[in-house]
Amino acid sequence: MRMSKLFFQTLREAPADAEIASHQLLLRAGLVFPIAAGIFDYLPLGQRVKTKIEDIMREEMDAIDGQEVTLPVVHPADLWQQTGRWYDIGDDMARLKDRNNRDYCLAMTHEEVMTDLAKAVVSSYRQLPFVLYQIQTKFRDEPRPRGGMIRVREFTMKDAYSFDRDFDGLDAFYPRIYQAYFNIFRRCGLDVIAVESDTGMMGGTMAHEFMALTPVGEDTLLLCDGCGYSANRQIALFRKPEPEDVAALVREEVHTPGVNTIAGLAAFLGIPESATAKAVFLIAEVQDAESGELREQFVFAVVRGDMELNETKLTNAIKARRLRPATAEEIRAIGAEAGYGSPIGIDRSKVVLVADDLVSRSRNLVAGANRPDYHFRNVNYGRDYTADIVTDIVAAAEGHACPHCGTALRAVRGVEVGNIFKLGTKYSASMGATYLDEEGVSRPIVMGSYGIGTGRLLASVIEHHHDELGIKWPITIAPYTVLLVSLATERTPEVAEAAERIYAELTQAGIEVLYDDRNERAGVKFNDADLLGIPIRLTLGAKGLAAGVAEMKLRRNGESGELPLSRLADEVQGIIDAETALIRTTLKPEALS
RNA sequence: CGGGGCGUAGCGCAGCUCGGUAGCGCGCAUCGUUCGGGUCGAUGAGGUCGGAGGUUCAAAUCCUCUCGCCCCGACCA
Repeated sequence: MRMSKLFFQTLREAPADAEIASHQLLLRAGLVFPIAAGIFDYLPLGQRVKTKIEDIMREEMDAIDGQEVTLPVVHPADLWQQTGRWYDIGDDMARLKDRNNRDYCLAMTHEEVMTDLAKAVVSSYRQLPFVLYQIQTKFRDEPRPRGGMIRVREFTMKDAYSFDRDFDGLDAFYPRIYQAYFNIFRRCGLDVIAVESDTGMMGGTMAHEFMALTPVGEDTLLLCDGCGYSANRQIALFRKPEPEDVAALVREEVHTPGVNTIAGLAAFLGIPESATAKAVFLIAEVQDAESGELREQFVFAVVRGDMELNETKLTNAIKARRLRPATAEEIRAIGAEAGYGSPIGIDRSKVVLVADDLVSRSRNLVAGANRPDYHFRNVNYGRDYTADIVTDIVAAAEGHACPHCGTALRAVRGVEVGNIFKLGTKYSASMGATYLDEEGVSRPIVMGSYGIGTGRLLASVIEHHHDELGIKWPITIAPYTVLLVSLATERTPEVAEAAERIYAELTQAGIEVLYDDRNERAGVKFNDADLLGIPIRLTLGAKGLAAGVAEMKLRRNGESGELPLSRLADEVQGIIDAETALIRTTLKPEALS
């Protein structure tokens, strides 16, 4: 491709509202163009990267017997009503009507349509198992897109779905896609870790997220350097300290004027925060066990003062659909007082009381007295209050002990670039996707669901591979592998002629060349070269031409040398092969953790 | 949805406090100059000042409403 004909522009300065590196570079290098919050055009260079990433996905998916399909982006409401998600999902789902006033939605994901397809085709165990995948647009009307391409509303996802006759089959496939995902990310030059994750509203029994570690990530992960335990903070476990086994003291009220925070309370009384109990007031949306109707339930959570409530754990513990903070009026209505809350003296008939298992074992804590400016000393579980549920509901944090080996956990931030779920029969059962087994018994298909966001992956690669000058593309997904820079001037037409010859020669050799034939000064071309991040830069100037060489420079590490023009295509191909092989060396078997 | 910031040419910004000809740099076009890390000079094109309403002789500037974008939080099947 001739750069003089390439549809793109580089920006010397990044748009002011782009903050993170990948967002700035995506815009500055002319890879994408924003048209609305979280909605982007892919320009030719960006499109080429996207296509290369998708080709890698196809290869890896095909290697585990995936079959590519394409499902629609506009879905009839009926399918989503069958699984109930039409009603469960709120404003994140974009809905529309056709001319006959029938309801449709834009695809947020494709479990429904995929299950519907399997239902139509599968009738016998003989047809199972199989894996379908697609690379298709999703639309999720996120409340807050952010970070350029990290969190968008419209995006392309490689989503795959496995269909097995039983859980054994799913369990057998799961490690294969786990490995395939590692291969995909590593072939794209992206180092990821897999962490256990919440199955959330997707349902299912096991899930992993593939996280690219970066400070701009939205998720917090806890990692153990001792045994390799890793989990999303939403579900991370940790070994809690054993509370001191002392006698319960007599409860007494203490005057604490204006002290309505844990930090303030600890300072006021001269005690550590771990000697206090924290009350958190929430309203849960729960489904009534008998009627199946949704209702709001006041949830009173008690955790030790030095710990943070983990809302995901609490949500799962009480099987809530969602949680929101309670209002001051709602808190008062159950007999508690915000800032001075405790389980003592509240109207227990109106609340579900959930205590963390650490707070229930800790003696003589300081807790609120449920009236302004007063707290209780020596509050003890069992004697002073009891809970409906006692379980782990606090968030693991940096420094907490690993649940397996006790090593201090490390907290890092990551971007979720992929996830894999054992769905089970949630969708097949609700939609009637069944098969007949050997005995002629009808059984629901056992499913799994596996996704990778391509744009997010692309942005994450830039986050990892850039410097102050621009992008440093891994050769496997670079828009072009070679950038040929001609330093021809009006006085050196022979350089231009030679560059043309080289461009033709390399292109004919099957090398993807971007040829900077623009009438620009060397500085402009070199700066654009650094910004665009093409892995191999070939520079042809008058001096080099006279000596019969082109200058070669790797964007990755700045390594440079001279290549004889007589064997240029072979030499360049050798470098391409070596650089590609280097990425291949990162591939290795991964045991499911 | 709560908090904060910002909308003036493709990009980066000034002008707004105190109402009176819409500016600067980059980029773009033409000509010349220069030619291995964003040359230099000249000329030029490009703007409903996000939108609507109001105040005023007069609004980018003051007032009201509204739309959009970014950041923090909430949320995120």
